Amino acid sequence: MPNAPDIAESEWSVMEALWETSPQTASEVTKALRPTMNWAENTVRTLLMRLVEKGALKTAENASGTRTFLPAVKREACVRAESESFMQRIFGGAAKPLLVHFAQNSKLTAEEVKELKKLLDQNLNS
Amino acid sequence: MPNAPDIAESEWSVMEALWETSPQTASEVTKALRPTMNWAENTVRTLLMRLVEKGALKTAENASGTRTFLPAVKREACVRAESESFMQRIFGGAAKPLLVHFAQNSKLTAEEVKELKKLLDQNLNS
DNA sequence: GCTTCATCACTACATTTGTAGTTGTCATTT
DNA sequence: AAATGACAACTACAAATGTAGTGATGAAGC
Repeated sequence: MPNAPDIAESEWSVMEALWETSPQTASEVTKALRPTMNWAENTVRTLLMRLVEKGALKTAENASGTRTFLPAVKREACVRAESESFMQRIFGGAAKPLLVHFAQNSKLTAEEVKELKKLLDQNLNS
Repeated sequence: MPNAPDIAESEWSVMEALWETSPQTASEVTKALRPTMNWAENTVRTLLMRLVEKGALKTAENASGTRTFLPAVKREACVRAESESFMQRIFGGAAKPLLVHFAQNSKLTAEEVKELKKLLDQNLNS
């Protein structure tokens, strides 16, 4: 049911803003994104509309009767969907080569390595 | 520096065919892809053209004077570029959360876990 | 030599994405 | 009330993507 819709790159920034704080009005989202993406408010509105059409966002009204936006899908579900499709596209759907790639190509601290090894172990008992 | 161009999803299948065997003519590539993507030959030709324009493929002639295609960029470089952009988009550019995600959401064999742990260790000495 | 194919070079066309502009309405502010 | 400013609803428009079709050309077969 809550199938994760396909979220484009620009749209993703908008979703992030709302996953972090919601509900927000269009102009609040615009302001929240201003530092990173320097978008015109209409650009953000277009993205918001598209995301509503896709079913990624829902709308509501705040106290002053202005429309607000909030996520209709969980971030985790979208992350999983995107990750799945990426893994499919680039690594033929196999997790191992993907993990190998990132394990080799990332700079990690000793701490992180330790933590990841622990997670890998836990992966087996599940 | 052979900067990896941006390769779209359909185009990626074409690249895979040529990374695996090259050079190939347009119709050879079409046949190679037939089982997975059931594309018209012209579709494949269009994709080949676009990839040449993007600098992802080069062309040459075979013995019978027919044009053949071959990769102009290494698969590894493209994988790295795509991975980088994916990590940026979905995980804010951080390798750890990405690895955490895949370490948790993938089913791995004991063998694979062992191998990955080894790679993580090697990651530190570099 | 006419037919048939493979190859090539162009063209086509709907969708999705990125990035807005224009217009109309309401409420607020001089 | 006239101007200002937020918000909404439409509209715009080019580039990228997915997926071909058409028409010319040359070689190969009959």
